[in-house]
Amino acid sequence: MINRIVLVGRLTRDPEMRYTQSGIAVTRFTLACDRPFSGQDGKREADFIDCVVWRKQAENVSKYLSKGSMAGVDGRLQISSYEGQDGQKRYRAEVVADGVRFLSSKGDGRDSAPPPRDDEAPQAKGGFDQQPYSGGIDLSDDDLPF
Amino acid sequence: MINRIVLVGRLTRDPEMRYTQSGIAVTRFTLACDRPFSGQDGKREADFIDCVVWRKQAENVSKYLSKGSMAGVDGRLQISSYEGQDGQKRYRAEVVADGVRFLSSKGDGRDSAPPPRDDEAPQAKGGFDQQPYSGGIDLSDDDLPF
Amino acid sequence: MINRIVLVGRLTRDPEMRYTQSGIAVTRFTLACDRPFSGQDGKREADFIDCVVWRKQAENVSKYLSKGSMAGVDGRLQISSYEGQDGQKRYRAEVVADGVRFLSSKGDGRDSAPPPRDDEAPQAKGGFDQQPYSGGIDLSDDDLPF
Amino acid sequence: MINRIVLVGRLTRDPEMRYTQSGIAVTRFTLACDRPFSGQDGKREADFIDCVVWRKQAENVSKYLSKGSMAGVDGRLQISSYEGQDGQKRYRAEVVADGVRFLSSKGDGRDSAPPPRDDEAPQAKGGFDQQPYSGGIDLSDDDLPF
DNA sequence: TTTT
DNA sequence: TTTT
Repeated sequence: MINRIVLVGRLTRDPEMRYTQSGIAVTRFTLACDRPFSGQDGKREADFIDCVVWRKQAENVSKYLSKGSMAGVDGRLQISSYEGQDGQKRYRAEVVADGVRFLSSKGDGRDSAPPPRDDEAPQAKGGFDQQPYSGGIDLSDDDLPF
Repeated sequence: MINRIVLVGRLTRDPEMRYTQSGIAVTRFTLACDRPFSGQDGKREADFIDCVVWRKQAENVSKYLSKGSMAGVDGRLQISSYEGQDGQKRYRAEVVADGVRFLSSKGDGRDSAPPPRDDEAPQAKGGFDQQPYSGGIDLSDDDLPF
Repeated sequence: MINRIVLVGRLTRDPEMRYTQSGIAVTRFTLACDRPFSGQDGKREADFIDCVVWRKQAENVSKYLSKGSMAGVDGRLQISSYEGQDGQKRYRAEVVADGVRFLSSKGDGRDSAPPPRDDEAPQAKGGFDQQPYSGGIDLSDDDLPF
Repeated sequence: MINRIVLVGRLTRDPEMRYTQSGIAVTRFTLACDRPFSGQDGKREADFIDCVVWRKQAENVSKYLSKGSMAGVDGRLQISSYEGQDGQKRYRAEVVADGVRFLSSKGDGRDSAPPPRDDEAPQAKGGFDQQPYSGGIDLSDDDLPF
């Protein structure tokens, strides 16, 4: 009934975009969110959290984020079930993003990509802020409700 | 750039709905969220947090919630400035709700109001779940983006 | 780096408590969180989200919550890997609760359990508020850091 | 009863640290969080949200963040009342941080400060993750419960 | 394996 | 009183 999650982490690899049969863009990526206190004794533990975005945001994520990019995600946790290759029912956890925020670049420099043009940016209820000049860029969906 | 708040508390008084000149419903209410550890020594401290909802949700909140109702709110914190009666600039904090969830009733019984009819419920991106049979009811906006 | 999740839902079954070898209480339970818009056309979909709490809270959850209870959880999403029975590496998603809040009862009446005695309740950093008189009860950890 | 807020924004000025009479460090700062869709038509609106951190984190914020730094805050919204200079009761909204995360620097370069040494970093329940190699640094409280 |  |  309430299901809200906010993550900030780095992409473990380049995002993967595809289109549904009806032509809707979907992008998946994984965020590495280091756990508390990892690192203090040499070990670096992280949670690798699968995320999915739809539509305009999917395209923006695909265009502007890549392996190592830091991103903020605001969404809900979805648990899907599927049939394993051995016929067993299994579960998959995935964060369905309402908003994705481009927060920074890989260690070696700021992401070179320019911010997306958002002139027409509509009301992405529940999505993130858009702020072309904020050093980060917004990747909110900007044409379709979801 | 990320601004997300989730509250669960009780309405301190009946919600107040009005319409903007352009006919959009706006409802304001205050949630009492008890602070940590209040109560342990007799004192009960709470934060009284002003909330605002728009459109369809505004109407539902007004219809189904009242003083003492328990509600969940998912939204963003907005700080507005205004001119005080003494000419001073002052600030007002308000949670702009993307979703409001009807969680329970006043102590004396469950809220008697029936759940809203949500047949037509659209995609309330970022809003809360709708589930007429869940014991709680959803008050998501269901006709206008915001 | 930021990993915060807030859930409100109902327990799908009674919570299960056990003790670690070092004597620490751990309780696991699953929360059913209905998805958006389920129900409008007859289908009622939910996410079944596994949660875990430690120590004092584990004991309180075990004592005061049961199948059907409504609860609020504030925590972080943890992805653990384990070896499947077929030697395959698999992942398990679990919300590690910082705070658990007892929000309501099953439909037939309010949970009959009395609120936990919290006289000694300490500072549960990051946990939820405690407010014995608020209609809900708090199940915050109250003796050990975690 | 549940009161959780997550923010990412930039410091509007250098943080201000002081000590209470009992010697506890407190640091206050304001985060500028741009509102949704500001910028699309030239206007850039933001919410200026006051935050407060205590103890070890207060010291770290004071040491490693400055005007323009990007930071993530995880905490609760607190509304305090005070007597205005005109005898009127007024309210002040403030986010009490459980965790503060150093996310980036001002535009001209990455914040030059080295990450805090966190060898001894304890379990900051409800605080943020620590990850020395993630490009950001953690400013979690690391010696006192709060 | 799922709650109302 | 506000940041990029």
